[in-house]
Amino acid sequence: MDENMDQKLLIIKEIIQARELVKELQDQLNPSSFSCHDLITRILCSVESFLSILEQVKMENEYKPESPLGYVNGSPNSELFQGGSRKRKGIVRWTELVRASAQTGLEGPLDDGYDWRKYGQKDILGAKHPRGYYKCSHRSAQGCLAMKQVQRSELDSSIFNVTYIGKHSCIETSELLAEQYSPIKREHDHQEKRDDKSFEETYINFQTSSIQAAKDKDKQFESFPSFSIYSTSSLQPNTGNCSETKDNYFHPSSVKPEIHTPSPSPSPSPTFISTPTASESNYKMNSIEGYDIGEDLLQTTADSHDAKDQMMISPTVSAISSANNSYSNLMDANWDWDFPIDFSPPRF
DNA sequence: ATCATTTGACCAGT
DNA sequence: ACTGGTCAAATGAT
Repeated sequence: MDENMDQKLLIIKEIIQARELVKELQDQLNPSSFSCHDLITRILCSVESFLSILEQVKMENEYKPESPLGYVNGSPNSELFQGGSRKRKGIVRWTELVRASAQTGLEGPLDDGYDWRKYGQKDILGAKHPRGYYKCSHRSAQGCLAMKQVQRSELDSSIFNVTYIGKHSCIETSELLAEQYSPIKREHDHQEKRDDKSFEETYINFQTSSIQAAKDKDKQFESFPSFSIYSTSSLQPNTGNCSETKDNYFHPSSVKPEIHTPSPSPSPSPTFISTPTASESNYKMNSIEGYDIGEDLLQTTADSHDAKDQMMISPTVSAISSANNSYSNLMDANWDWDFPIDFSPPRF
């Protein structure tokens, strides 16, 4: 193990230790101090985020595309999987963390604006919560290939890791109705759609690599090498329902772990309309997983107008698989850290 | 009756 | 053999 590796391990150890210390602090806090709990939750999320970034960068560095476009055999219709796994190559894949709202009873992440059909659920090794598999409801009607995977966060049961796979090609009736009232041009459909619906949310977007959004025919690239934090509302103190580290939230098996995306209603969910407390707010963090390894791995810029909204919610690629083993794979990593991470505070 | 969800079986990759 | 992802029959909801 070289000197460089020692430094890497030190960084990881330090951040893990920091996480443990924050947990201890949380345990010793006055339970009535909601704002402190909220702060600590955010700190924990930041730590989780940091480790998740490392995990994601590691995963990306482990994947070496066989061709610059990530295609195999030149067949756009063949099953294209990345790195020997069953992840498809050339398909945009990104992860969000979504905090469940009080209105949804912590049962699942909020409506993200699309209609999904659940087609499977699996217990994941080392994870406390199962992973749900969803396809776009318009798959058969419109051939939309968008999918998502939803899994409850290990550290905070009120947070869900939502991994989106592929972009929507469908047009929803609700969308058409919405555009009738607010005809906003959509470029990145999934993102802007959430913009419309999320006026009480805080978003934190970043990515650790550019996206290869290769289309089947023209194999275009889309790069989004940016980090952004933007908010549509200010946060208010947490009401204390996400003191996640003690597992005080128990999710009975009789309650479905994820919400199937809902309403045919063209109007946004009431969740987004009511005045939120912090527990009712939804934290989202997006990370986008790309396959164009080797450039723009992490460029950060930030854009926010309200310091209160500075927060980090973990971006993950299901990074926190379990409290005990989740970072062991980081520790044994001999992956390449040669990416331009800027550890200076983001500009707001 | 129709459609969505659940869940065990199956498959492919490691 | 183990795991994650998908399929499809059974079940539930409307």
